[in-house]
Amino acid sequence: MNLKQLALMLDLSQTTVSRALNGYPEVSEETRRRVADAAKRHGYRPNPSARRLATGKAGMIGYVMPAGGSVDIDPHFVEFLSGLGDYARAHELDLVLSPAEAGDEETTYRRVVANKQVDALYISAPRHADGRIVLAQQLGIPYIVHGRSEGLDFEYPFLDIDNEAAFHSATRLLLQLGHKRIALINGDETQTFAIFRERGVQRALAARELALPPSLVRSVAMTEENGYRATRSLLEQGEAPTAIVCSSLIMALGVVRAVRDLGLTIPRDLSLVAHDDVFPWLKPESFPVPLSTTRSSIRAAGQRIAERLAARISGLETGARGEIWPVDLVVRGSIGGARA
Amino acid sequence: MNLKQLALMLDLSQTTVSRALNGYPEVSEETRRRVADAAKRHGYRPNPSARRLATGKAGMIGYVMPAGGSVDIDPHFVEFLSGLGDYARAHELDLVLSPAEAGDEETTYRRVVANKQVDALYISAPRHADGRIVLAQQLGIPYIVHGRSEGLDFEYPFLDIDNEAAFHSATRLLLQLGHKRIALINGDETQTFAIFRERGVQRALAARELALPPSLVRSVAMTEENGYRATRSLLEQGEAPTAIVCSSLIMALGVVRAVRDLGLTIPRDLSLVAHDDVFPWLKPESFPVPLSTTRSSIRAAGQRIAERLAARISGLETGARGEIWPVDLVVRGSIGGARA
DNA sequence: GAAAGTTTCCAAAGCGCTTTGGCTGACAAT
DNA sequence: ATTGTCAGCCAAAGCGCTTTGGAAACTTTC
Repeated sequence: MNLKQLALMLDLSQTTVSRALNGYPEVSEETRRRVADAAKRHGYRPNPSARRLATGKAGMIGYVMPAGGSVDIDPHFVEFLSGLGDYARAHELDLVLSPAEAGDEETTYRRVVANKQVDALYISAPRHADGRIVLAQQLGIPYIVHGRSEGLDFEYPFLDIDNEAAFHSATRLLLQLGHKRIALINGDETQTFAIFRERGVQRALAARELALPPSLVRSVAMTEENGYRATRSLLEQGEAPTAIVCSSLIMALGVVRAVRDLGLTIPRDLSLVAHDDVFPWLKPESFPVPLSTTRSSIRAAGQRIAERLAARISGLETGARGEIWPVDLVVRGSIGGARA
Repeated sequence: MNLKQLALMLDLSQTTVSRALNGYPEVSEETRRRVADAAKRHGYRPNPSARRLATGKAGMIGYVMPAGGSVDIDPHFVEFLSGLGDYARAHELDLVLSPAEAGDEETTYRRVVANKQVDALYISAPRHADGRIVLAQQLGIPYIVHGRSEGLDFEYPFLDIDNEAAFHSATRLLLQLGHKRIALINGDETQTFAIFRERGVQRALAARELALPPSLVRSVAMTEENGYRATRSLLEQGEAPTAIVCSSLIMALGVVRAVRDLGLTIPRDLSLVAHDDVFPWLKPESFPVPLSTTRSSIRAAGQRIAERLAARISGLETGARGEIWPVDLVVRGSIGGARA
């Protein structure tokens, strides 16, 4: 069932039917109703390829996904997807994933935009002065950055959590408990979120005139193994920290294992706070000692981003609006007073 | 730059240019070369919307993704995506995710197919007599099932790992070590893979004339917390098992925690084997006691599925070919002889 | 009651590609 | 010299939608 048939059946022109269906004003209310009825009754659905060819709109949002032998997709991505799906489901919005050689995403970005395959782009895990943002801006396609990038000479739309404040408050809490040597096990330091987190820790320390020496910072890919190694190396050095702030629950698993291997106890010998992105399959409450966390649901962010992307596509949202979400600090048993 | 302009510039008809580019025979070699050159030089790329409208081919593969407030996307999906990306990247194949109300995927399947949005479908996590497979079959769109479904009265193309053999050999190994009460912590029992795994355990036990009583089986969503609970309830009952076979590394985390909470030790008091889907961020070697596993990379499966899907789209693969991958049994420290 | 607006609808021209159904000219066969 | 064949090319018709540029019919205005 296509437009032509439907028009014929209603004894109207394609023009009128199309307009009636798309809410244009030059159609009488009665005709509009007739058309809408018939469309529903016959299950008419405009062919998206044809519509796309005619309008240039795709009805999809795009994500250029880094891929290649050595590239692992972030497990957080699934949570983002769940959130995006929650929103998109109700709005018949699809997401197209275009795999690109990691490092050369540009080609794929250009292809996707030139081909009008998508109406808007989702950009995640931005780095400093991220070229993808510059590109999207310059290609003039709607987009939203999940996270932030610094060093760009223009404003851009984004949604981020307040990583700096989160890690600041976690660190401050540890300081209040008397800790002085606080270590940070961070994610990949080329990622902006990691920079912000380190900054948060530093600021809290600075307020007490303390510093964050490089010997107390580790920046690594967020795996259990890396959490373990980082912790071993931190605790086995001369001036071992009495508290650790950790960028992910997955790494925190490794931290806990290392602490145990060293015959130490949380929170007696070491206090631990980790950032929790809210996975359904791993909860801070289910750590041997319930984990204190800075918490922010990636899934919720996914919902919101889908919503904003949809708004940008339909022109309801414009300009460089940035949204920064506060992060909860949830105190559980994994922190305690520093030992004298 | 579109076909028309390119044709004009070459002083050829659109027909010839189109044919030259698409490898049709009725074009002289020389013309073909001229056309190919010019296309490359001017960076001509056929507009996919137009092509799709004309051919009905989309150049994309689809995945109808269950979504909704209470639905969590499987963390394994990321690994699958990484694999798919590895292949698709080199072939300019995109993946479109269409979120659907969990439980009513049918509407979305129909929409996606009717709209010719995708050329092939990926179907994952099949259940018994899965309706999605029936639907895809009946809609006549190429597809591949990741896993297997029983109770269907037709053959279908799939890729699965040999879950039954994997769990059979794991169980047999435990039996050889002298274990008699072996428990199974399984995934959601409506999933076919879970059924196969249970069957594998049962078969191994049956060979020794042992049974798998319901009291030694748990079927739960694969979270750490559920692994913990299942283990507690298994070990705290009268006839506690001396070995556990577990369907996922994530649940195994919970198993380990529960064992420790009960003051027991692996492998002295309990032997443990888990299935490892090969996550980059959680490895069986990094368990307190290195975990014995049945191992099969979901990522590799993703690559292969992308490849087969591409083959099916281009007509190189047809029919109901099923592929069953063997699973490695990797022995590490988490198993030991049963206590007398 | 004619002029000027309004409302409601339509025919037809794209959007950029593929594909059908020729046409042309060169060469071989008769 | 005539016919047949075939390689190589083309014009034009879709694919199913949106949108431009009218054109009737119907109101309102003076």
